[in-house]
Amino acid sequence: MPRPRTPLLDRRRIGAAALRLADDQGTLTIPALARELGVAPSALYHHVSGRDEIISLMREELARETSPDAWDPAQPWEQALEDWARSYRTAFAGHAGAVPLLATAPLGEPFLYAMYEKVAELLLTAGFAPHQVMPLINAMESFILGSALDLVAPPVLVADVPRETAPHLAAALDDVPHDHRRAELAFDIGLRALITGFRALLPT
Amino acid sequence: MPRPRTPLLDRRRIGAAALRLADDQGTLTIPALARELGVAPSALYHHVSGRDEIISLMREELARETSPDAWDPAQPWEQALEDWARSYRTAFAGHAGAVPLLATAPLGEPFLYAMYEKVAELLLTAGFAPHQVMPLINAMESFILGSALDLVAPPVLVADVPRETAPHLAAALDDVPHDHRRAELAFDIGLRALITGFRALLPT
DNA sequence: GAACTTTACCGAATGACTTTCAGTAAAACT
DNA sequence: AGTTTTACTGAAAGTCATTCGGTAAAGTTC
Repeated sequence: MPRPRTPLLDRRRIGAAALRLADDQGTLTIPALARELGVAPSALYHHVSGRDEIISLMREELARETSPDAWDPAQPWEQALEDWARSYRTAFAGHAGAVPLLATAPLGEPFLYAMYEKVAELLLTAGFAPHQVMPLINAMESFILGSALDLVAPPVLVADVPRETAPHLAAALDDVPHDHRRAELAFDIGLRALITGFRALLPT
Repeated sequence: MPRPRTPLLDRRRIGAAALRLADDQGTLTIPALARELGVAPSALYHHVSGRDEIISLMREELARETSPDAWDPAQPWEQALEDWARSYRTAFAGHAGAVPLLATAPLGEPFLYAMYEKVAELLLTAGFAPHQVMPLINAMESFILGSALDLVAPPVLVADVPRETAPHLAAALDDVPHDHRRAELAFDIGLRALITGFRALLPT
């Protein structure tokens, strides 16, 4: 009830616990988070301004999992870009339950700048024009984030597709996986297409 | 207080009002929605099962705005696909305030099937293999949804970027718009890259 | 057209949630 | 040793989603 001998909370622990909780519960509530941390709900407000900031901390925690050395800018730019995108999406995939919460959460500026800087250098070195770089990064990020959301999208139930009124869709659903590989396949094909399309923008 | 002479509510009106409300308030609460509709909050529960279903109705309302004739499958497939993607994203852009709410909302199956069927036919006719079609559609959708979210992402503040530690990022931020055209540019470049990449998958 | 059922609303009540604020006692500083 | 700061608790306020019993009109049946 008094001040504890050693602090029970800090922003880092709050973010990590919140991410863990949201990942397997699918939701985040302050009482549940406080319980997880062995603390009264009100204690959290001495470390964060509110629920939204907690979600940003979760996003930061996730960003930390996209480890900086998951990709190497020294490789050919296509490979480096692909590795970056994959490590980014893999981080989301590792916390699928929390994705809906994280999708719209702003990432703290230091994290954002560090990531952007590294990718910007990669693309500039590859030969893209400066004015193309941010659009390219943003397009990539949009695809990655959208793919993360796709990860938790309700699957199309093949059995429910009326073959008469939707023959082409029915055909397209044959020979296609309906488990987690569905989203992987879509990510793979989209990622490769994006990079192919980017390459076409390069001066020859 | 008794039954009204003519019904005040139906699912269609609820969805439309909710979309309008969420768009300019940024949030959706049952009391606010009920007020907007001139009705007591509890009245809504005779038409929908709860808040989640209301959000799905909003998504349906949005889908209706992606008018079926916004794109013509008779065009070259690249153009048709681009038109579809643009009309899809334009619908989101028209309700930017509601995007965070809609991003994870499932679309009713009839709507979904109708859209998928049309795009599937387009891609099959273009010559893509049946097993490629759903991954291609999913990749496209992920990019479109991600781009819609990008629409409401907090902009990178150029002034805050430390030129010393992030020189490449700083360079990439020059000569690039920071208003709504930022997201448009990213969408444009990504969309064209995706389609270019898709074309490369076609048998020659 | 009268009796019955169904429909579409209201109002009140419940329980959960976020957030604030006034203690409290240990820790950290002077 | 005394003062200030820190990190928590507990209670309370205000909002929200949802449920339920009540009510009178609309619709249905004979």
